Formats: sequence, structure tokens, C-alpha cells
Amino acid sequence: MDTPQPEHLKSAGLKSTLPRLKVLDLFQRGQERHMSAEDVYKQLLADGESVGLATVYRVLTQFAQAGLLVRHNFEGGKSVFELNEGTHHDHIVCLQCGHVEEFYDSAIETRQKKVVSDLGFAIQDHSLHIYADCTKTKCPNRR
Amino acid sequence: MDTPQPEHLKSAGLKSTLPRLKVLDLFQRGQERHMSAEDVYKQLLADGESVGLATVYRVLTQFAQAGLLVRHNFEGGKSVFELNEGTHHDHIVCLQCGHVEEFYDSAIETRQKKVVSDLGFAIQDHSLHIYADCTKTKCPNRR
DNA sequence: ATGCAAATGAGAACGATTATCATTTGCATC
DNA sequence: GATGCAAATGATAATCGTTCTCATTTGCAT
Repeated sequence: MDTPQPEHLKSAGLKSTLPRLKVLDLFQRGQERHMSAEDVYKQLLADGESVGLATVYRVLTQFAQAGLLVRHNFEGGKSVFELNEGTHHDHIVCLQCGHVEEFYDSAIETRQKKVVSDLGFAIQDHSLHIYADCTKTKCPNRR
Repeated sequence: MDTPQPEHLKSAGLKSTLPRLKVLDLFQRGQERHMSAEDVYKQLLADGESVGLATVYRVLTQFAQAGLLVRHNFEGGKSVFELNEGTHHDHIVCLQCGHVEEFYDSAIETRQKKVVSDLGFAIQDHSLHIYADCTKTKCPNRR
């Protein structure tokens, strides 16, 4: 493993266990930024690490609750997670290859807040998912 | 049944069958604007109409493909459908009661298009889901 | 080293959705 | 209106992502 950071676990009130360190490390290595539970599970197996699928699900949920990861529900029915680096951003998902690109636009953000509060809601969270076709060069593999 | 409109089915290349008319009519009556497959199934049963759950799923999918309905994937894992009236809008989903409110803001829309095209993507579709707590009065039942 | 609450892992269970397939239906043709 | 057949239906099994259960293992404070 690269450089696991148990402090992150501790500060999140989570015991520093082997499976948790492995999962955290996988995200920190950053080979894939957006991963589903199964992606994580398979990658760990491929890396020769042994973990239970149930544990992967548990750990991902805990990490998301603790704020270490962010959970996204894109179309397709499965949750996708990414490292929470504190900077909110929205996502563009390529309909051809599934590639996920991130973007942030403060004009959209402020406008959102205003519109929603004008309607009398207390905004908790939001997700803006753009589904698009990316350019050929960015889209090598079709799904 | 109120006023089913078989023309809509025909123009969508769908045979005008009883289950399809029942489902379409349910949406057109507009008692509930946003319904999941199970919502539709239960409401039809409650109305004394007999349909198979599998058929409801099939019909909803076909209607969404045909453009009669729009499918939404909110958090919570189940698809929700609404009548497609041609006017795009975004959604606020109450985290307490599941109530769905619609809104449209042209500033957000235009800004979205610009940001995405600047990144070299051809936007196909998008979904903006705001998760919020609605005011007590609007939120009678907790889920 | 010891003890125990917390975490794990294997597998069962679950909820939403889709697939299978024998039966029924819409509808064009006689 | 009767007939035929492809398309649609409905009951059920199957699938998929995810959560639950519970016996076993582990982290960590003593």
C-alpha cells in the first residue's frame, strides 16, 4: 500500500482496521476517481487484497457518512463514490463511455441556492448530472 | 376511466391495449404527478383495475422511451415517472416526506449549456435534483 | 498477555426491476 | 362477425445492487 492515513479514520471516529485502510488507500492512490462498491471490491481482489463484499459496502457507507467520501447516484442504479476533497463540484457523465468529468460553476451554485430558498426549502444537498457525449479523443471505449 | 387518448399510443407506435390505457389515464388524471411503478400498480388496484406488476414496469418503460413519460432517478433507488408535457423543469425532493416540487430557472439552464459546451461536450440530457427539507405545512407525513 | 466491544466475512435476505413463457388480446383479414 | 397471428399480458422465476444476520476475528485499552 501507498500511504494510508489512519488519522483520517480516527478523526472520523472509525477504528483503524485493515479493510478500511485498504479501501481508503485505493481511493487515495487515485487510479480511478469514481468507483462503485463492486469496482472497489474487484480492484482490491485484483491487487491481491482480500476483503468481503459486505465489508466494502459497509465501509463505503461509513466513509460517506463520515465525510471521507461522497456518494453519487448516477443513472444506472448503482452508487458511485469519490474522495471528498472538500470542493463541491457537479458531474458530466459521458453516455458513450461512462467517463465522468467534473466541473464547478459558482453562478449556477448561487442561483440554485436562491431559487430553492425562494420556494421555502432548506437545501440540504443537490446533484447536477449532465449526460452528454464527449469528444472522440476523450471517449476511447464504448460501453 | 376519464378520457384516455389512444392517439398518443398509436403515434408512439404502441398498440392500444387496456393496461396501457389504464396507466396513461392514471397519469392524465393527474391526481399524483410523480409516481413509481409500485405507486401506479397500487393505485390501479385501489381503483379496482386489475393489472400485473410486470406489465406496469414494461408499460412505464415503453412510455418513457416513447416520450409520453419522463423517468427520474431520485435518491432512494426507485424510478419515478411523470407525464411529459414538453416543458423541462428541475426537481426539489423533500428528504422528510418524499414530496417532489418542480421548478425552472432559465438562468441556471443557459449557464449549464454554456459551461458544458465550453468543456467540449454535446449535452444530451441533464438532471438537477435538490434534496431539501420542506416546511412543516407542506410536509404532513414522514416516510 | 487478556478481555471485550467493534468489525469482519460468508451467506441469506431484501427491494426494485427484468426475463421467461404459457395464455390472452388487439386488430387486420376474410 | 369469425379467424389467425403477432404482439401484449400476467404469474412467476431470476437478476442485480445492497443490506442484514450471526458466528468468528480483530483492534486496542487494560
